[in-house]
Amino acid sequence: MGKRGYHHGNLRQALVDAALALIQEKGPQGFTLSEAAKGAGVTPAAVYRHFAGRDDLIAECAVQGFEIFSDLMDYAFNNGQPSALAAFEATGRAYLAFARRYPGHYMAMFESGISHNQTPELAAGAARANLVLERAAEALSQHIPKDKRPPAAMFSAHVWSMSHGVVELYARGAPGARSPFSPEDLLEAGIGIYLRGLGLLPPDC
Amino acid sequence: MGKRGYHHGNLRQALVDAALALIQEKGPQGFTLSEAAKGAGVTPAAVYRHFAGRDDLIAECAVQGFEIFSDLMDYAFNNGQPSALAAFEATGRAYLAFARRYPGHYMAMFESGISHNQTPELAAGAARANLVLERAAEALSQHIPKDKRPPAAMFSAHVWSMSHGVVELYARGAPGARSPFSPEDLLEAGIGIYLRGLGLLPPDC
DNA sequence: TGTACATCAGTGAACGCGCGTTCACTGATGTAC
DNA sequence: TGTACATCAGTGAACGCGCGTTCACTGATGTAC
Repeated sequence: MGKRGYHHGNLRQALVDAALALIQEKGPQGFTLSEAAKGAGVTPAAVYRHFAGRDDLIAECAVQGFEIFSDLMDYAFNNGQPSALAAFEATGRAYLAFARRYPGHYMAMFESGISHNQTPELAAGAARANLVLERAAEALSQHIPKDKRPPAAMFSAHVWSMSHGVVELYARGAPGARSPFSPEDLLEAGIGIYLRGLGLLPPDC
Repeated sequence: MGKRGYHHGNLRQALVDAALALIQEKGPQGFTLSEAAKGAGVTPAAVYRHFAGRDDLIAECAVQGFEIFSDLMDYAFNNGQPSALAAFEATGRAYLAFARRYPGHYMAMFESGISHNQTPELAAGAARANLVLERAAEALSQHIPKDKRPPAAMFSAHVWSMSHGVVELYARGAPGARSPFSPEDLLEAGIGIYLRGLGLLPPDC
C-alpha cells in the first residue's frame, strides 16, 4: 500500500483514477479496461494483477464513490446539528454537490449498470449510504407527531428519489436545458415543499 | 407501410420490436444492432435499408416510447377530470405504470445514453411529453393562491424527478430489494406529501 | 559491502470474438404493354 | 392472359477494429547470507 518500492507506485489506485476520468468523460458505456490501462500508462494485462476483470474495476470505482458519498452525507448531517431540519436540508444539498463534484463516481455507482451485489464491498458501501440517509430521516421524523409519522425508510427514499431524479433529468449534459431552473434551486424547492407537506415547515411563508 | 407486398412484411417495425425486446432483456448496454437484426430474422446489413445505423434504431425506439408515454399521460390526465387533483395523481400513477409495462421503451428513452437531440423526431417526442406533464401541473396549480404558486414547470419537474428516481432506484432488478415498500406505494405516498406541502391536500388525515 | 537468489509487478504478443458498416449481388414483387 | 422489364428489400461475404482475457516472459526490487 506504500507509494514507493513498487514498479509503478500504486497502480491499483492509478487504474481506479483513470477509470473514473474515463467514465466521467465518455459515460459508463464508453469505459474500457484497455483504455483505463493506457490512461495509467500500463499494458491492459497489468490490470489483472490488481482486479479480477473489467467489472471488478468498475465495482471498485463505485465502492470508493459510496465511501466519499457516505462521508459527505454524514458530515453534512452532523454539521447541521443540533437543528434536525437544517441537518436534513444540508444532506439534500450534499447529495447534489456530490453528483456534481464526483461525476465519475456517481456514474459508476448509479449508471454503470453494475449490480450493487457485484462485490461484498460494494454491497456494504451501498448499505452504509442507505443507513446514513435513513439516520438523517429518522432524526428529523422525531419532530412529527407519532400518529402521522411515516416510516423513516420511506421518507429517506422519497428524498433520495427526488434527488436522483433531479440529477438524472436536469443535471446532465443535453437534457439539462430542458428546465429553466438550476438543479440546485429545483431540488431545494422540491425538498422544501415536501417537508412542508410533512408539517416540518410552517405551511405559510 | 402496408403489411403485405414487402419481402418481409414490415421490417422497420420488426426491427424496432426486436431492439426493444433486447434492451428490456439485457439492458441498453447489451443491445446490439446485429442481434436485433437476428431477432427480426434478417441479416445485419438489412437494417441499413431502414435506419442510418445503430443509434438511429435506438432513437426510433425512444421516439415510439415518448409517443406511448405522452398518450398514456394525456389519457390519464383527461380521465381524471374534472377534478384537477385526481387527474394529477392519475398522471403520477401512469408514469410508473409506463415504466413497468414498457421497460424497453423506458430504457431507450432514459437509460440508453442517447441524446434527446439525436433526431428531430426524438426531440419533438421528448418536448411533447414535457408539455403534457406541464399542462397537468398548470391545471392543478390553478387551485393554489396566486402569490404562493410555484411555476408549473418547476412543479412538474419535481413530480417527474421523484417518479424517475423511484423507478431508477426502487423499481429495477436488484436494488429494488433495497426498500420494504413497493415502488407504487412509495411514489403515491411521496406525491401525496408533496401535494400537501403545496396546500392542495388538507394538512391533516 | 558484495553476491546470489526469490519475488512478483508489469510486458508484449497472441487469441478468438462480435461488433458496426460496406458492397456488389440476387431474386421476389409490382408494373407496362 | 402473358411477357419483358424496372424496382428495391434483403443477402452473403468481407473489412478493419478494438475489445477482454491468457500466457510465458523479463527485469527491477527487496532479502539472505
